[in-house]
Amino acid sequence: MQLSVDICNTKSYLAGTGWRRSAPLTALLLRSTAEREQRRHSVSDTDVQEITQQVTTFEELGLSPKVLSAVIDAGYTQPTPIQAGAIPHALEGKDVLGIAQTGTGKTAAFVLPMITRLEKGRARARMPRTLILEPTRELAAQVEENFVKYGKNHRLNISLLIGGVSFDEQLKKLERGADVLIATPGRLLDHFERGKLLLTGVEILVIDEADRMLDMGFIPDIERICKLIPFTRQTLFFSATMPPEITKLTEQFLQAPVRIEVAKPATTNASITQKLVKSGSKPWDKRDRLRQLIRAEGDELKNAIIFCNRKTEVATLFRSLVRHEFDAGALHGDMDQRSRTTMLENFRKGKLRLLVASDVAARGLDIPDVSHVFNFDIPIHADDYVHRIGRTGRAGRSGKAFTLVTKSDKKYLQSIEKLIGEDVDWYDGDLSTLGPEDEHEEKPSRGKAGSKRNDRDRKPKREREARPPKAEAQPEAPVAAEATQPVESHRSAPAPRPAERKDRRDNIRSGNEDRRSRYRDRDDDMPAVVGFGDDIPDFMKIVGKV
DNA sequence: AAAAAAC
Repeated sequence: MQLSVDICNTKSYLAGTGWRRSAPLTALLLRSTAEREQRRHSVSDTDVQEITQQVTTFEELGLSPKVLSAVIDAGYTQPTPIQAGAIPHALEGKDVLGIAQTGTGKTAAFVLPMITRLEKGRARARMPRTLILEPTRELAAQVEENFVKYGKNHRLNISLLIGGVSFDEQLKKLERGADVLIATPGRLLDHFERGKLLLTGVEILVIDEADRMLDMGFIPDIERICKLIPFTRQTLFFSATMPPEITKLTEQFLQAPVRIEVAKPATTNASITQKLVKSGSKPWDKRDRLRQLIRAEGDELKNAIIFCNRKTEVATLFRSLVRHEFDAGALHGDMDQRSRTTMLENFRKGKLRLLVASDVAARGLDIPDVSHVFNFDIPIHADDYVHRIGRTGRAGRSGKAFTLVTKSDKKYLQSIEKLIGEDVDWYDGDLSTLGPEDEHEEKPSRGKAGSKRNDRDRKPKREREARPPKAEAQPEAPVAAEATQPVESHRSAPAPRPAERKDRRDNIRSGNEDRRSRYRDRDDDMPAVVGFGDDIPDFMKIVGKV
């Protein structure tokens, strides 16, 4: 079934061609505080000043020529509603309350005016001039990329303060004086407590994804940080929804903000084909099912994100897929930052076909051109479903989203269908001829042949944890060798014939390799390589490069 | 029935 989903369409605005399609979106612009108060609880269409049709180009927004030229160079001509609404006010120095989903062009809505305003003045050591708070490290890094892209005509000192990486380099950049400081709350406060950071010079504060910060328990940190910054600052505040806690926060820390609300569009151009796929409820049933689906999609599946609900499941599924010779990587919050960065980078570059991920990758991540999304686990919260499948079908492309559904998933499925206002079709393709896994299908109890594999599946988390390969853990594939050995050369190596593949798989299942990996030193745990001989997946050979 | 974030 073809179903339009708001987040996906709006996401397409980030792509060059997408920004022109602003018609379905409506930006609400309520000018005065009084007006806003009056209408807070009942915003109706007649209250709305539509600005979408009025502003048609970036030139009209008041951005500086240098910023404008970077925007044009990036291929954008028309601002999205949130950009058209927020930029003029942000340039005037007003506080902005932006209510918008990720992917509505929200990031550029604060990056562009900030760069314009930063043209005047200069940063002093340890006193950043602007501060942007993000809920996850990957989003923070993504915002940094935006500053690099749109600030290419400027000489901005940009500093990224996130956890999981060393302090030293971050300190150096702070010492040099940061025009732009992008941070996750934990690491920012860490630096502050060490006395390496003064927030008294911050002219512009951006709080992004506020409702997600709320979910993550960041609000006390946010309140603390806000209090450290002089109230003469300008605050740009973004949230997809406005629960009471967030409203309270805005009342506390924003001064006479201009409220800009981007409504969810009812229909979209970009579309995602969604399918539900019945599966047995055991993890191995689901893994079998997933492999069948991936094979059934064949070449149509260019690349895919596979979402699991738990980090342990991400790790297990990742290892399982690699064992079955799929080109897979993993991304979740317990992985070391280096692996996270590398996995995401390789997936973005197309060096990795499958990315098994937790919901750390569900929202906001800008990965154009993902052909498929699989929900290995049905998301417990319906809005996560929308965010997850919104990773595909972007930039005017079509996408496919498959969700594995077990008997116990019914209530979650119901809440999803209620949220999106439509029933999702069941997969009608034939998966019964797609491989040896089928014989395990829907088996209520484990057969003898499968029991060893299942034993492994049930091992406690720590020993099974997927350790995405670290560069230093594979001396046989040093960075230098990678440079002289292009990825294509691996690709062109003769692939094992189907019969060999099956043999190898059975061999792995027999448990010999398992025993080896089980007793290996944990830090040296590179299970994916064990048993592959020379047939190491591409991505493992390139992880040295960051 | 979860994930995310500082050491």
